Amino acid sequence: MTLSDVASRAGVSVATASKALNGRAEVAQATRERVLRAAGELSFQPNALASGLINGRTRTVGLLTDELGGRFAMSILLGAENALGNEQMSVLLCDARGDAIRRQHYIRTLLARQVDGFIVVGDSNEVGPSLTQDIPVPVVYAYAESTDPRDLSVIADDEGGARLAAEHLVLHGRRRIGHITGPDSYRSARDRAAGLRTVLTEAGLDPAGDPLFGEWSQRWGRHAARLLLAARPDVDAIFCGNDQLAAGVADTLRDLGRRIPDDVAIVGYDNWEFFAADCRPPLTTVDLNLERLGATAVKHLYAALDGNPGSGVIRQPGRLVVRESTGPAVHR
Amino acid sequence: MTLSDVASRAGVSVATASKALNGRAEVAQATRERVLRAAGELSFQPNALASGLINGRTRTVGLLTDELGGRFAMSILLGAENALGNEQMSVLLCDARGDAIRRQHYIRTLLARQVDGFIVVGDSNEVGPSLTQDIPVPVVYAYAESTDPRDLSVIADDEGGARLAAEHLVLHGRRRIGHITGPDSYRSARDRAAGLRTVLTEAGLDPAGDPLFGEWSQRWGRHAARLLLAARPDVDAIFCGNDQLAAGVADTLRDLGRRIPDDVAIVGYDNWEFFAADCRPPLTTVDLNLERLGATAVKHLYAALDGNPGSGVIRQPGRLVVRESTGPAVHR
DNA sequence: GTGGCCCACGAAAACGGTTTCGGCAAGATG
DNA sequence: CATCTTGCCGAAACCGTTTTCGTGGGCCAC
Repeated sequence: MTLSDVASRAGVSVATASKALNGRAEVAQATRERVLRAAGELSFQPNALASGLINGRTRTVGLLTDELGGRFAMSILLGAENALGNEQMSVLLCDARGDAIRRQHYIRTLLARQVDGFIVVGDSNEVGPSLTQDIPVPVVYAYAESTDPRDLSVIADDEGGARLAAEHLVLHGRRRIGHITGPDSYRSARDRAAGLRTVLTEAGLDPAGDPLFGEWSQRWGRHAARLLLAARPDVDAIFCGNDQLAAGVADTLRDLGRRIPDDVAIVGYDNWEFFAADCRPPLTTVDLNLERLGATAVKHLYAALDGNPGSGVIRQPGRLVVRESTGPAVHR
Repeated sequence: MTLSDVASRAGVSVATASKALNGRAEVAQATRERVLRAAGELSFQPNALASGLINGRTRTVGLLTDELGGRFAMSILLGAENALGNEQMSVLLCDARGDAIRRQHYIRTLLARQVDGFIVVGDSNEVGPSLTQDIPVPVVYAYAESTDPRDLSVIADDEGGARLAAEHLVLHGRRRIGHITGPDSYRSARDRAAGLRTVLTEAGLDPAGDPLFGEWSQRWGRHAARLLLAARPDVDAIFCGNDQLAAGVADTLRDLGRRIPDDVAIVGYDNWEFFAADCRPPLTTVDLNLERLGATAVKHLYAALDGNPGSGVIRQPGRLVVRESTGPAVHR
């Protein structure tokens, strides 16, 4: 199916056929239609190869991730794929599995395939080394922050999300708020703890004990809840670093006969439906808005492709999802 | 960075440079090295355009999914991406979101990008319409079965997996085995129930009541467990259609004072670590081996690319993961 | 020493496409 | 009627690459 086939079938020269198919101006409407019809009849694949790609864009972006299996990359990928699809772009997916050699290999591969740009997807807002110097096309970091401030990183606003959660608790009259979360080696854990602290300070409240850092598991949630209740039996709300922890905390509270939310309110984080919506009771939690984060990253990649590269860190706000674990809504 | 640049830097003709870079035979070793070095120094992108793609393969496959957000597509994608990466192939990802129009659009897009083949990833072993007639390149269905028996589908062996689980329970001396599972509109639910029934029949046992079909949620697991215990208080094992259900069942059993596994053993399905490993007690469950399923699909796609297309249905066996919910291991 | 052979290489053609540019016809203008 | 403009089209040049095919030279056998 070559262009000349189309041209001869349409009774024009290859040059005219080329122009017609590429939507250039200097071709009569009737002629264009003839060519398009001929192309359709021969099911000619108009673009795709050779110089079509040489000068222009390939309309393809490379998406580089380290932990596709993780829970977060997926949502970002989904949002990015959607945003790209809307602009008729495609995404070449590569999972480096956290291996630097694999990553370099994939960067080379994607460059060889002439991608127009890169989206580097992290899995925890963590700060990681900039890859930009190896890549001659625009790069945007999503859910990961590049060490190089000249790069553009789009991350989730963990501190802001934690503030949403904390303000919600304070607004509902909770005064002795504990915090159970993951390892303090995680930036997310630290940022969320910081957000909570800020709100408590502003409200003139003391936290119910120091944040309990541990691991991101239901098991630790269950255990930490016992510790917290033993140390501070008067606690009336627990803000959890994620929904798994919250589910574990809820388990323990039930075991100890505390009512949720009457005695103790719980707020989770991540809005991981399987845990949050199916918990007893369903969890109030903070949605990271990861799909939107992916879309935001794509939007900025477009800007960079159009010659307007950004830089710095963009914090994508989260969204409080209110369910039963903090009681009925309060009217301000 | 044109090939002639590389050629002149290496002191050879473009023809020789082309041959050297493409690994053709009729070029001396020393010359080849010179060319490769020159290409490296100029960071020349060897292939990517024009005839490089025209005659040969693009080394790209399209991966079409309907529910990337679901829990299963991810693992398959991961396995496929890995298998493809090992062969220096790349994957163009498209999520049709269950919309037929989007799917057709993506098929056209991917064909325009000259993909060498397609992998169509489903999300539940379900039988779906064949897309092969629209696609002039090889197609393999993964975790989905095409209606056209001439197509090649790789699916998870739900019946076999259920047999593994049931045999495990029988081997541990359980005699009154109930079954709680998802909607019977799901093939997975039906197949797993059938696998259980087969084993019980072979062992000469009667099932503890009919399978309780409901929904794939922890909530239904909790509710159905109450129903089952009310109807058959003597039940000594419950096989659950997935791990969420199993977690819910475990909740209820604990609430009702039944010990796990002493009084009642539980087996889940899916080996969804977050639920299975973190359950109280950790769940014995069946791993779908989805990553391997993805890799298997890729393997068969390669065969098809090499001119050996397969057909029919390949059932990828699952794997029993034994944890505490069925008690300590038994020596045969 | 001479003939034959094979191997490595390069000139040139092919490939499938785009872009430039000149020319032709039709309509506008004088 | 002559001239000018304008809009379409196609011949030809071009692009970066692969492929064909001819050639020169080294090597070995005789």
